[in-house]
Amino acid sequence: MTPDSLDRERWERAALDALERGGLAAVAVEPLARALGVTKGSFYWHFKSRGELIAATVARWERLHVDGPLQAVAAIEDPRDRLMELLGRAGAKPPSIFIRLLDAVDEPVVRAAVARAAEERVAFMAEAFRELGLTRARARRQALLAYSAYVGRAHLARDAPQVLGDQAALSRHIAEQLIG
Amino acid sequence: MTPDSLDRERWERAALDALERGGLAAVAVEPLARALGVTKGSFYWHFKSRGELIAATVARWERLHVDGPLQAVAAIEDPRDRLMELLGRAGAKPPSIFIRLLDAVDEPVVRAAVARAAEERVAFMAEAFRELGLTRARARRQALLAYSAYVGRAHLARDAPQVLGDQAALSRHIAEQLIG
DNA sequence: GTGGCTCCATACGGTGCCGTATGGAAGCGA
DNA sequence: TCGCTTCCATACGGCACCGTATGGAGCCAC
Repeated sequence: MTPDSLDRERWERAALDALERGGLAAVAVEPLARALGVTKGSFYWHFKSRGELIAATVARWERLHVDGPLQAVAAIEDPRDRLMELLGRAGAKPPSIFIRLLDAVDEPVVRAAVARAAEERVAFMAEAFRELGLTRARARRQALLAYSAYVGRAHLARDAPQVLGDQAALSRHIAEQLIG
Repeated sequence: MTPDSLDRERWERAALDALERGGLAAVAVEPLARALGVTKGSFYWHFKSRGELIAATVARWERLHVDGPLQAVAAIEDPRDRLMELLGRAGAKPPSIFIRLLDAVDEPVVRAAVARAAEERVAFMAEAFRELGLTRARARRQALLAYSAYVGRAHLARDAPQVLGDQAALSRHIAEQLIG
């Protein structure tokens, strides 16, 4: 068996799905075991505790949904297109796992990951705004504004979608206002 | 004894405090009873169930932190000052109870209140933008952008304050960008 | 001062989760 | 074939919470 067993992977994937659908409370040993059709005996073979699963799940999210997309978007030449691509995601495919993690920042590992993601994303956007000619300080502030709008819109998309209305029109409006 | 007993009020106030500090999970019968130095016997005299307390707590928040401030700010003549006042709160006094409620939208009463608050606030800001000369549709979109930024910034203030940096400078930047 | 009302304490059963202990089935190498 | 490792099932104790049942202390009316 490989060092990182494939069945441990199975638990981690199920945990990320459960996080998206039911929040961190759903990343729980016995509910997941039921969903997977096994018992806790399996879980405690692969993991030391529930905390270890949570840490693994958060790390998995960070790889797949923070670092991955950021590296992919970095390949885009035009800083304007780069920003569009990032901000557009909030409307097209709302980052539901991310919002679930925001709901669970009382867990220290979650808070740390959320804070890292915020810093990485803001720094990334600030660099793009700098390439568009803004001063260093101004680019940072504009990135903070843009990221705040991103996070807030993701929340509204989940918690009050009927308030949001036409997503495409709003996306254009935001791009026009924040990117220009 | 008055129809709305003063001791029921005491439970509700404690519940709102607990919500702010520990999230909706802290709005629980036995922990609150311990904090108040009484037993569950008291609680189940004043309330039918935990759900009833949650509903009362959410309603209390809506009165004190949504409708109240909105009516107060409505007295401001200049629409620009009105918007400043609303958006400034996210930096000066982060709406921590509100964020806690966003964390708990799985509870139907919470989701309903959060959605109502969003619609009221967006409508209120849209009206202000309209007074500033924007068309109806454009004012609505600008209000959605501003409210998204408000919500997102409130989140960052709690979850990644070190990323946010100088609050006053950011407040000025946001006012300049979104209100003009 | 007695009956009734208000308010709360005590005590109990139930639920859903965490973590541990232990045994057993299946596969694999010698 | 036999022993060892891997992986999981079973069974248990513990904890934190919800809700109910019941009794009792204080107070007020009359």
